[in-house]
Amino acid sequence: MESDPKQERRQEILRAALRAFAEKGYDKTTVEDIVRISDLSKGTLYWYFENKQAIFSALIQMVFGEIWRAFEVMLVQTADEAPPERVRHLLTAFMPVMDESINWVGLYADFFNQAWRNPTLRAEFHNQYKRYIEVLEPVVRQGIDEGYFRAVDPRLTAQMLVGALDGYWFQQILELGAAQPVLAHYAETIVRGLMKDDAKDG
Amino acid sequence: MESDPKQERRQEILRAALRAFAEKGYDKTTVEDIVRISDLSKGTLYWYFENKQAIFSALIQMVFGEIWRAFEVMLVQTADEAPPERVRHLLTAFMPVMDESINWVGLYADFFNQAWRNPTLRAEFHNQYKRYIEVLEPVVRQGIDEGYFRAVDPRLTAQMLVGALDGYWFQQILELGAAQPVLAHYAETIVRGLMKDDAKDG
Amino acid sequence: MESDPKQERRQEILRAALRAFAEKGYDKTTVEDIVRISDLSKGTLYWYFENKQAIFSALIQMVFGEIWRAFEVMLVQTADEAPPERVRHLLTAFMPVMDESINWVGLYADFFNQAWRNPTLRAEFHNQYKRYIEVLEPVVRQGIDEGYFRAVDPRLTAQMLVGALDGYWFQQILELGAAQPVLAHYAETIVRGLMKDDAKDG
Amino acid sequence: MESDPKQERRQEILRAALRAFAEKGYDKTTVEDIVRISDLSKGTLYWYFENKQAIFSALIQMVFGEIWRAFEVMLVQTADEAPPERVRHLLTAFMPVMDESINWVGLYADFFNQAWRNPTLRAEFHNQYKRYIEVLEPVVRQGIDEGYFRAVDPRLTAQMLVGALDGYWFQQILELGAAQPVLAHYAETIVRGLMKDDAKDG
DNA sequence: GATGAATGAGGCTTCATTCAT
DNA sequence: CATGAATGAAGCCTCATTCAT
Repeated sequence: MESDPKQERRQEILRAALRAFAEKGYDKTTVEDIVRISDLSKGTLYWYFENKQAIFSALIQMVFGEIWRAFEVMLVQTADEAPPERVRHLLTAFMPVMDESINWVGLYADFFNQAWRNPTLRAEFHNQYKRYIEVLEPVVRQGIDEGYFRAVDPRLTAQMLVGALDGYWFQQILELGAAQPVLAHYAETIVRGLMKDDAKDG
Repeated sequence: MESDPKQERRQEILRAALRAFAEKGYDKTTVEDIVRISDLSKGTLYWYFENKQAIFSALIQMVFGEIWRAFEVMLVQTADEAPPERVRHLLTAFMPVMDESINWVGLYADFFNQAWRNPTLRAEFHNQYKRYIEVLEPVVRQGIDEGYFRAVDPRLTAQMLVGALDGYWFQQILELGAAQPVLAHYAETIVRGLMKDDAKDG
Repeated sequence: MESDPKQERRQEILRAALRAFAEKGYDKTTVEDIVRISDLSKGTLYWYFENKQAIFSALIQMVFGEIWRAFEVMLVQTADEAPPERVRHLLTAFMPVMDESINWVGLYADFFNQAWRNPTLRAEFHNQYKRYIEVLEPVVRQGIDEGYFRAVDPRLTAQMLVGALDGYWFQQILELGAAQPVLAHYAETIVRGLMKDDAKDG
Repeated sequence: MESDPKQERRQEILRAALRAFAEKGYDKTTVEDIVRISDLSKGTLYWYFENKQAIFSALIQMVFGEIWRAFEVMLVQTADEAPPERVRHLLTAFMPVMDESINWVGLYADFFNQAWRNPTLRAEFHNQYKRYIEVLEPVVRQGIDEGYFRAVDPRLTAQMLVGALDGYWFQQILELGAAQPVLAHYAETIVRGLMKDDAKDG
């Protein structure tokens, strides 16, 4: 499936676009920039993608997909852990993502910036959030059921857990790498805040 | 002081620019757009501002200032409260800001998007963060000293508290208003997570 | 006549304009530039001059006048000399002009550039040339009549004598000061070329 | 070599620019003017040239080149002549250039006007002058060595010979065609002025 | 007579997109 | 499929001139 030459060309273009967008931002990046990096021609680029925006959208899909896959791996790896431990691990799972993907992490601001004005993109963003929330919600619920967590609203809690991540992400972008201990501290503290008092020692 | 006609004109322009930028974003907003909304002429606009970017920068200052002032009010109002209560209040102080400022909250994504590529703007952003962190840090420290909080790192904790806010802010933007209960839940939970176990009942 | 305050203001403006035009050229000089140098206001400038072009035209008159006056002085001073000597002196009379007026000599290219496309200005330029030619023509004629010069066409010769001067002037501008010995050599050689063979030793 | 389609397009643009610049001058000519005359689009123009200034510079090169080539032809044609005759011929070689090139001769004032403020252009101008001077200098020297000319400074003389040409050229522009007899008279007279007295009859 | 804020036409340049080869 | 020349709408900014105070 990956050896499909059509898909290969698309990947080449996306790789080039990723570099260009990450460096200069969507609006400041010209199609010419992408063409130059990709060593293809303008015509070719328009053969594989409707337009500049379509390239960007495809990139969003790609990046979201990669992050999600990393998260899924962690989901599997932590399947046997008790909910408090597991939540902590899942939250800090984003630390390597923040770190390694420093090349495309800058795109995130652009994604966001477009998304909030574009209904279609916004829906897409929404879906991404939901994925994480819908995975975390049962973990929280399980934590309550098993007596670890207080009787909080599981969905609201999942939203809370995920929502803060973006904040740290942005800190990471702005301070270029300083956000990881903050995230660790957050994971630790927020989980503690969820615990039942008598469960803390258990 | 505000009746200075020069300042008034600047304000007029900024008001128009705010509307334009909030609606379409920095790059998609044209100078012509601002001119149209402001009912002034292009020349006038350039009489008061060096260029398009300068208008945007002035806007950043303005918005940052307004948010900070709202926060300062809350700082004074909560001066007598015990640290846990106070932190909770300070965090949720951003709820009305999120709500009322829905018109310019959209700018925030733009601010951010520019800031992370522009060293000068990034420094400015940094300073903004620091202001909040430097106010929260002593509150956390006081909470520890007075036996409410565990012996956490006060600075790291302040960073954590503030950093998450941006995340909820962005959620607010994307979901247009759903983030307030999440923020409240966060404030409640994170403070709980900071508490010493034996202080919880006190 | 010079103490007329109206004329004084005009002079102030012209002085400022001279500096501005000489430095940046007519088209690249803005009215704002002139205003800044003159320490007056834009409104004032337009009170004394119809428009930017009018300032420039007044400047041409002024500069042409100054050069001509220097030439007239030399005309009087050399009134008693024999024609060959006199022609030599009159030609080299422009050397100090070239040198001292280095500040406005740059305007000359602008003058010319405008003149050749603008019929009114061109006529003005023409008149300037004619003044010099009409003064030199009788000197040449006298030189022939008195047996110094060959029987050349006095008018054509006057044109020749004057015409070359612009060339050296431009060399002066481009090489910033190298043209004076060239001009001296020219004066010497061209007069020699006009002499009757048997008059050379006389 | 000329059929290279890329060069052809450049030539098309240059032809159009030549007409536009010659008519209205550099500053008053708009890119839109050039586009209109060339029947190309603005984008195409910027595909072949960096900017408006680059078109102008290319034009300078072109015109300088054409004049020089005409001069070189004359150099070859007069190779066998005695120095006095040759100098006369070389000087009057510019007469047809003045005449035929009336369409671009007007550019010369613009060239000059730009050159004297722009170091790069000025250097270019300089080089042009030098070419002519360096060719004329040995001719003068030969004239001296062979006993035709007086013992003048050959280099200074070459400068003198060439420098005057610009003056007549400008007269030509201003009076639209009257300068040719003047130039002929100049060539005759200046060469005479260079001759040794006893060589005149030879 | 001054002042300087206000105007808006118009200039240069960029860039997403198309299309003939 | 691939190329890159061609297009032209649209963006930012300048600046000569006017005019209310």
